[in-house]
Formats: sequence, C-alpha cells, structure tokens
Amino acid sequence: MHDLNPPQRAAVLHTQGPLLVLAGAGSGKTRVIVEKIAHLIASGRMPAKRIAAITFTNKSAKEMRERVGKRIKGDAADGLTICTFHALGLKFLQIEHAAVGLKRGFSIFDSDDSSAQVKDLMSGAKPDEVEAAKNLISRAKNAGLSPDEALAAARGNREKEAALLYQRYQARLSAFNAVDFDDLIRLPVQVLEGNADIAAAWRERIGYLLVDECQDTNDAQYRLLKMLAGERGDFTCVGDDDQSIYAWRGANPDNLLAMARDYPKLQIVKLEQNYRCSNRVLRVANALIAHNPHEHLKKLWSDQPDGDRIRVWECRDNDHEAEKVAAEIAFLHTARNAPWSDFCILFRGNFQSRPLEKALQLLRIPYHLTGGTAFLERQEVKDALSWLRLVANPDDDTAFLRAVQSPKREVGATSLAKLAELAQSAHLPLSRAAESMAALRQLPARAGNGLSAFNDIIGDLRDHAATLSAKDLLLRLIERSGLLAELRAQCKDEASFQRRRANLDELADWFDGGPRGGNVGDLAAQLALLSRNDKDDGGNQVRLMSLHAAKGLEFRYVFIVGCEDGTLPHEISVEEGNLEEERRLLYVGITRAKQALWLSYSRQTRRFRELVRLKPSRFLDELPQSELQRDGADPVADAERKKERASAGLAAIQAMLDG
DNA sequence: CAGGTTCAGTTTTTT
DNA sequence: ACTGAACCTG
Repeated sequence: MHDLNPPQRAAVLHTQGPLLVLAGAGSGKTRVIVEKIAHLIASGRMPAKRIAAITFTNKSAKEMRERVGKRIKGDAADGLTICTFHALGLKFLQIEHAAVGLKRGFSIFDSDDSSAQVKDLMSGAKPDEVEAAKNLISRAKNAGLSPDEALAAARGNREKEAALLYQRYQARLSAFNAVDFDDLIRLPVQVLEGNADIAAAWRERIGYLLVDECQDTNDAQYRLLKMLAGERGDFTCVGDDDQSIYAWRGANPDNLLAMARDYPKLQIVKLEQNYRCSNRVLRVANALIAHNPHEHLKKLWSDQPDGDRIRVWECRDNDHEAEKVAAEIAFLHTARNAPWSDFCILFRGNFQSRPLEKALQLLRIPYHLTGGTAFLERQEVKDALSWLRLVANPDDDTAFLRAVQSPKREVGATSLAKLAELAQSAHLPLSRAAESMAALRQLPARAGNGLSAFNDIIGDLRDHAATLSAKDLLLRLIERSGLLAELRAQCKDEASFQRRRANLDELADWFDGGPRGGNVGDLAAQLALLSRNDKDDGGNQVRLMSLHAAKGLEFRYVFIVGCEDGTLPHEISVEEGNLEEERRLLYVGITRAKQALWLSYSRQTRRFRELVRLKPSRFLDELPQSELQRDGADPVADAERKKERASAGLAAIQAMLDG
C-alpha cells in the first residue's frame, strides 16, 4: 500500500459509493484493482465471496487472478469472483435459466453457429449479406434490445426487415435451447430489470463490483453493471478513453459520461503517472493521441529515462519487413543479451503474421503466435464439443447435425432433409425425431441403420453423464463416437494424427482442471467462452499478436509492423469514419513499449494475386519527427544495420546447415 | 453416400 | 496462397 502514489491510494481507499478511475496507459491500474480487492477484504469492508471483478477478456481475468493470488495469501481470497462479463452472464443464466425459458444444459452458439442460422434463415443470400445481417442483430442485442423492442424501434424498411430476421433468429435459438454470445449479457439484463426479487438476490450476492477497461462496455453491459450495482452503486470502474478500441462490437465510451449522470455522487480519480514507458515513447504516444478530441483531459507523464531512439523503417514489401524485424531481434538478443520474451511484434490484422513467422523460423527464433487457428475452431475439437452439447441438450439441432455426420455414418444430406421434414411436422427437435421408429422406417435402410447406431451411442453417453466425471465422459465420447478412429483414418501420417489427437487430449484436460460444477452442459458452455487468446503463453519466446490482443501487456522491445495507410488505419475504418479508433489502436501499441519501439511500413504488398503500392500511415506524420529515426538517416545506425544483416545472414546459413 | 477434384472468393479487430 | 463450396465419380 505504501508504494502507491497519492491518486492510486485514494482510489484504493475509496470504498463507499461509485468511483471512476481514469487510468492512463501503464499507470498501474491492475495494481490498483488488486490492492483494492486486498483492502476490501482485509479491512472487513466486504468478504471475498461478495466481491466481483469483471474484465473483458479471459486473458485479463486470468492475469488478474494470478496477481490476486500472489498478493493475497492463504484462503482469504476464496470465493472471490474474477471473470469476464460474458462468463458472469453465463453463470447468471445457469442459475436463473428458468426466468428466460431456458432449460438446464442450454447450448452456447459460437459465431459460426450463429452465421449458419442466419444464412439458413436468409436462403440464397450472399455471405457478406449474411454477415451484415448478423451484425445488425448483434448491434441490437448489444444495445440491449429484445426482438420486440428492436421491431418497435425500427425505422424504415431495412431496419424493419432486420428486426423481423432478429425475431426469427431468436425463435430458432430458443427452439434449440441455445443462446449466443450477446445473449449472455442481454438476457441477464432482461431478467434483472424485470424482476425485483432476482435483482435483490444478486445484489446480496455481489456487494462490491470492480470493472476493468470500462471504456469497452457496450450499452447492454453498462445496464448489467447498473442493475448489479444498484442505487447505492458500490463500484469501482477503471478505464481509459484513449484505449477504447472495441467500438466495432458496440463498446460505447460515452458510458463513462453516462455514469456521471446516473450517479451524481460519482467520484473521479485520475492516474496520470506512467511507470511503464520510456519518456520518449510516452512523448510520441501523447503527441499521437493529442490528435483525437478529448472529453476527459489527462496528461500522462513519466520520470523514466528517454530510452532508445524510435525507429521508423521503410521496407520493400512485407517479406523484407519481416526479415528486418527478425534480424533486428536476433541481433539484440545477442548484442544486449535480451531474452526472446522481451520482444513483441504487433500488427493490425492476424493475417499479417505469416511473413513474420516465416522470417522467424528461418532464423530459428522461438515465437508464440497469439490468435492462430483457435483451439476451439479446430475441426476435431468442434466435433467433440458438438457431441457433448447434444448429450447435454437434445434440443440443439446444430450440434446434432454436426455430430451425426462426424464421423460419417451413411446419413447424408438427403436423409437429413427428410428427417428435418419429419421433425418439423412432429414438432420435435432433430435428435428426438431421429429416435422415433416411425421416422427411421421412412429413411433408406443404410441411413436408418446409421441413425440408430448414432442413437445408441448418444443414449450410452447420456446414461453415463450422471456418474462419470466430465473428463471421463469426454474420453468415453471421443472413443465411442468413432471420432478417434475417423481421425486416424483421415490423417496421412502418424505425426499429424498424434498432433490432432493431442488437441482432443487437451480438451479433456480443460475439463479436468476446469471449473467444477458436475453438469457436463455447464462445462461445455464455459468452454465455449474460451477464446483464441487464452492458450498458454509465456515461456522464452518472441510474442506475435494483433494490436487488440496486446492491450494490457508490456514488452521491452516492441515492433509495430504494417504502418501503412489502409492497414493502420485500416481502410474499412477510414471508409466508415472511425479514424479516431484506429489512432487509439496505434496508441495502445506504442504504449506497450517499455524501452524501444520500431514502426515499419512496406512500399508494396502482394494482395491476392496482384502487387499493391502502399503509402506510409498518415499517423506517422502526426508523430514528433525529432523523436524519430528514419531508416538510412544516420550513418551509425546504418553501420549497425549492416552488422545485423551480416549476422542474420550467418544465422540463416547456419539454419540451413542445421536443417 | 462419401471422397475426390476444380474453382472462386478471400483479409479487421473478439466474447 | 488457402479455404470452402460446387460438381463429379465409384
């Protein structure tokens, strides 16, 4: 506590009523949250089990859990809730499912499942139309609107059509006993706002609320926060409007302003001392973000030394750019004896990682890519999860359709269409229709046999669901379903079979160490919330990730590649007039750097089949030029670079000899 | 019905 | 370059 600076201490000690902490980048906001939790518990102000700390990503929840674990020894922190908004909403629905007409074991549809439904409802629509419609539905949900409310609010034909689609989409979901990601927020809000008893019970349960990154709340999340905090509003919200980078999924930084209106007693504390970045990095970041209009004035300062010059590199193309970055990392790793984990490469879009990976591999530099093919998006994992979903939730037609065809069991499109027809006229979910003898008799013999074999396996798994642990059930499922055998048959070589099998083992491990609860459906639902960024990181590796994924992290050496107009700012954002958010994105990237920063751009890139000329990002012109060192402007730097190239070349030759 | 082949479209960020 | 959809064949 005594290491805290005065505003940090004020934020920690303020425990009655609403508090907003405007925390600049690197100003120790996580530390304040952790200290505050410790203080609330130690002072007896609130027992751990009535404190909830809410984050936006699983990654930050995990990080916070670790830091709390280090700060609070023993069992004092037992019962503390630290999770994402979505995980909290899920927990809420698992308890209050009856209030929104959901049955136990309900499924969570991921984006792909949602897209498939929308596509099906809009027969014949092109993929981008489907995505657009899905986004409209998502926007309505993030605004906290029910289908009826959306219809009432719709102006003009297009909006009306979208609202009607939302209605049909939602009807599907409830027929499937399923919710999508957005419902995890919207439905709890609906329950809390419409049911005083339940709201009172939850306020008893959660006596103090802390919300991290609250500039990222969307309207539905803000309403959830208000309902949980109640009139008194015992909460601490921590946020930074300069780091708001999720407007595209409904985040509304105006919620920070709304908070002052809704809670007249709101206290505001500003954290303006940055402990992370070199002074030079901070000057550059401040100059950039000064180009955005500001509601809350905040002046970040640092008493750190100036650190290294900020390098701006012009490259021939992305391969050249990647080679330069990799060479520089290899050079500094040796020259400064810096561990690989000191380095981070940031980019706007995940697709930009490819050339970088190639270049790092060539130099034998170990790296970890955050956000590669998501674990949960792997075919074998999705297959197994579909089986599990169906075991827990017979109404889940989406899970049925996937499970029944993986592995293949001679039930094809024609038979499934027939089955759907029968299910519809009998008002049954597909999996129930598939169990009826009458239906089986109407299908071709081969398909009928396939289906009854499938039914037997599902029945066996349901019989064991109550007695086996979740992990054992999953293992039984992987074996019984034939997924394992199919995987072996599919893979050409043993190595790839073992690799994919390891994914299934990992899934089982998640169940093993995962949150307890007994109910398989609950576990499957929690798994659905895991994202691509949650896989183990750490280790002594160079880190590669998108600018979005980098929020909250810090590294000694940061490379931001693709600083081109059209890439950063992204052209879609420019078209939509979201330049300010793109600027904040670069601001977030720059403020990750503790000591040194590189900004690079290419003159051209290969896009699909043609070469495209690129211009340097307009943001580079907004930086104080005196702080930058352009490539080639300095003979000393050039000499250094020559050395790097030589060492990169040596390393490459060495790598080839080794290979 | 399943597995293979060709061919078009494709790239923003995440729970 | 890489993926998924459409089409073709045993």
